[in-house]
Amino acid sequence: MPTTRTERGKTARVERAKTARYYRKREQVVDVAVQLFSKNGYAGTGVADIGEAAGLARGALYYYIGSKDALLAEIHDRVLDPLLVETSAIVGMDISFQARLRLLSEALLRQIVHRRDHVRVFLHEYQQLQGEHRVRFRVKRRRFESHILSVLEEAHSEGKLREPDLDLAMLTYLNLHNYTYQWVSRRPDLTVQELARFYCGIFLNGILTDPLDQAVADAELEHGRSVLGVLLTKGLDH
Amino acid sequence: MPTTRTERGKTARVERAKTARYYRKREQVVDVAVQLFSKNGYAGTGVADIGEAAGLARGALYYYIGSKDALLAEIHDRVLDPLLVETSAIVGMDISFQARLRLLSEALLRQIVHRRDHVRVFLHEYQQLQGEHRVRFRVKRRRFESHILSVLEEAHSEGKLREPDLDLAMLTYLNLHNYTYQWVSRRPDLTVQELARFYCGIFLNGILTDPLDQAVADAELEHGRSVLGVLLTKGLDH
Amino acid sequence: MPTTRTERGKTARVERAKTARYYRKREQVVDVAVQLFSKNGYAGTGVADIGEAAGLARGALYYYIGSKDALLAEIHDRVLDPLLVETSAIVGMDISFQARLRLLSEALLRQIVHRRDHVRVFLHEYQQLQGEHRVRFRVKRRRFESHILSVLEEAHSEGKLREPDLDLAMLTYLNLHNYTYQWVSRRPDLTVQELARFYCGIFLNGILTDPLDQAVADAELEHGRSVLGVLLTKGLDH
Amino acid sequence: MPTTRTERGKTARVERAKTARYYRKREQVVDVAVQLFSKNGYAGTGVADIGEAAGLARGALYYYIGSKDALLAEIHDRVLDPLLVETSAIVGMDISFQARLRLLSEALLRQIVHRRDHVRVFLHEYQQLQGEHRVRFRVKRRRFESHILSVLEEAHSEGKLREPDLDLAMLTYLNLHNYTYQWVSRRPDLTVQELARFYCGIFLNGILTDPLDQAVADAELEHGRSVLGVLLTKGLDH
DNA sequence: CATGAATGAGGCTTCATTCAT
DNA sequence: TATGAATGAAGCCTCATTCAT
Repeated sequence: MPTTRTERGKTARVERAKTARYYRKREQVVDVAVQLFSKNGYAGTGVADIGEAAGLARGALYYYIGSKDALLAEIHDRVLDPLLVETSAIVGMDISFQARLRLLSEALLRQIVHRRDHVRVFLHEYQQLQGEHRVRFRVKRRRFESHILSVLEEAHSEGKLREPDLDLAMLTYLNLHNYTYQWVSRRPDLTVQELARFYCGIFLNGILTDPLDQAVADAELEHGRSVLGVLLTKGLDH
Repeated sequence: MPTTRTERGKTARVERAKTARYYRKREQVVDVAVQLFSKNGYAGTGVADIGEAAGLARGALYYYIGSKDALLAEIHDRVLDPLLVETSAIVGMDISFQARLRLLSEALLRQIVHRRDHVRVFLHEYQQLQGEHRVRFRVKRRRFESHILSVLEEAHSEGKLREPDLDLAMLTYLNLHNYTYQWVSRRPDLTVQELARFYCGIFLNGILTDPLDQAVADAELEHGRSVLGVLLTKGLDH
Repeated sequence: MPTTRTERGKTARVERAKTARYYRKREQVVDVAVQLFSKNGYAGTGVADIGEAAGLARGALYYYIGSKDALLAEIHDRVLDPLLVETSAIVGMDISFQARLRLLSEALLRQIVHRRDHVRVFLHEYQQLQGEHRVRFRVKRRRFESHILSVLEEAHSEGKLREPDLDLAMLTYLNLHNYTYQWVSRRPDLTVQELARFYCGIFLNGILTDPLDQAVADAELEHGRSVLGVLLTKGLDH
Repeated sequence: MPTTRTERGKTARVERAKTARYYRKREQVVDVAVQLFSKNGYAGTGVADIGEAAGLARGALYYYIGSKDALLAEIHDRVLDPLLVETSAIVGMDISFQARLRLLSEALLRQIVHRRDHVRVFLHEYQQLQGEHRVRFRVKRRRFESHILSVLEEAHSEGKLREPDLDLAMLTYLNLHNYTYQWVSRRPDLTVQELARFYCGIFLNGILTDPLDQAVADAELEHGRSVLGVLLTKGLDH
């Protein structure tokens, strides 16, 4: 039993280590919740619905989730945390800014395409987050945007950009990608890489002074992807 | 309350002629509801909240709104109806497809920029619509999209498009515009016309075979705008 | 409709004046709650129980009570407010301290004997009060105790007290009276005035340097009671 | 788990011999429960809280306590059993009734002062006891009160009492002592013996026909205390 | 002995809606 | 037109207790 003896001889409770089994089940519950929140909205989904869908009685459900609030926060983490890990790795890479924007595009679209439900919840239910959580995620969101902005700033300082309003450029980049969650299920034929290529083509052609050479861009990308793969793998076993 | 017994034994309310005052107040109530739905979500907003914000007691509120459901439907109408009137006028105009896309862009952004709250509700709470309403608005949405698509198809048939996937092009056009609701309040300096010019510049440069000449486009636009103005005014007094 | 027009022309909701009927029913609900809290304890009584006993559905109940918490606070007010009004009138009266202690005794016992349930709740459930309320009532409790203390201090300054520990004397005075709630229902034959006479006889004989002359005390009391009656009646129509 | 089938088909747990270690731990758990019940009330304290404070998981906790009910009963026993042992020894002693009342006072105050939490639970949560237990403790309470009453009756039969209502006298004696639990933590300077002397002084002066001589009372008390000490020690090894 | 996982009833509260006045 | 009062289902969450391991 994980307790510690204090000097007064009393036993005090310590955070009991949760088993792997606990965490596995917890993940499953969150998976279920994501689907329901995505479909019916956060406020429109009852905790009872989640329990039923997860095959858990009300009480047991709370053993895993703590609160409905916490569930929503967890879903936000699931979207932002991997995204921030990846994007902060990308912005530091020693490749052309075009390639970095393309890698960012792929990272972002991976979330949007492969975790549609998470992203929908993330984009729709942000306002339902309360107090602390709200602040926490505002910060993370800003951090993500600043990553994109930093790449655009570099391009701007090299005189490669036609558009001087970098913030608007960044927001347009977001437009192009983020809204994809609204219709992507209607187009299961499109892959992340195809979309990234298409969006970046449009975006770069739109804001660069010189026209983009897709062939060059594609070639450089291959290299970038493998470097990034190494970076992220190393990061995982720190 | 004036009711009448139908032959099936159900009671149906006699449609009493509503005064102009009734409709004015009703509009005010919907205005209030839009704000609250936008801020707290549909499910997250109580009918009591609406009543309080509108200065109406529960009973009186229901006299105006009928039901919470109806309120949501009305908000959808407020977004889609003027948009469809305008876009169907635009697609029939005898000007270049570039100009038509630009006019569509302005029409769309007018809703997004000037009726942010409506658009947010429209984009987020669609799934909360029940049965009949859901179907009705799905149809309207599709109609709107088909207007854009028809313009792109014309461009394609003229051999002006680099991208053969017209559906993807249309969706990308939507991406570019629709997501704007998420951040536009942070950029009150941007006007509808500026945004339309910027988005269309990027979009057309991205999908056209020949580069876009903005000067020409801008010139033609002026003409288009005035023609459209006439069309819509005539439409109003049908 | 009680609304006010702001200078911007919007209507803002004002605290709607509650009807007398509302307040009457509210009192009844509190009456019911007091009985249940007294019998089963605050935590041991469900809001559903109160509703049932009051003949109100769950929803309607909340229309009257606001929250279970507020109910408990109201009960505390019902005990302390009249007590403080009366005791602060008494301590300022121009009669012997013996007579004032006797009048205080009667005031206190009136609550204990005639509002047994209130007093039991007041004495047992104080700790269940949360935050603000807790503080508010701690202050009121102290104020009440200070009234008694002030009378004892006057007696002490006149050299009439054998016991120098005035705080202990005051607490003993409380002992003598307050615990009565625990058994008074077993002795319905005892009146407030009898009990006050008995308790004050014991208390004063116990702490005075000179023995108490009950005959004198009783005579003076008659006068005190009528003066107090006048004071309190005047206070009511302020 | 070792169970055995009774002839009626029910399963009954085989009483396994409990080790000393078991009883030690059980005592600790009850200690913890008393504190929590005293602070938050019986209904306001969760079994989980007790487990946490005791450093035991839910399952293990139940191994020791059986049920929350049983815990409350045990606490009542802890107050009443030693009190009854002592008071029944006292009432049988061959000393003046004044001395016996003084010894009873000390016995009672020992519980109140040194086991404040127990006493608070005892006085507040009596009504939460269910069925059997409720009856059992009502009997014990009555027995305790009858001990006091028997001493007063003796005094009365000797013509020493001014007050003929013996029940009221007994209840007043209880008032004086029992309410002490409410404020004693604010006065840690007061000892049991001081309080007993003070209370008995007041009480006896209040109900005796002849004034009490404290010097005599104190002298006799010394003797009484030592005799009682012997009695109780013998009682323990019966 | 001890645990973590599970249960289902019940906890307090808010909800959309109705209706007599 | 407008209101206050009422309803009952549903909201989120905690509870005492059990039991396989």
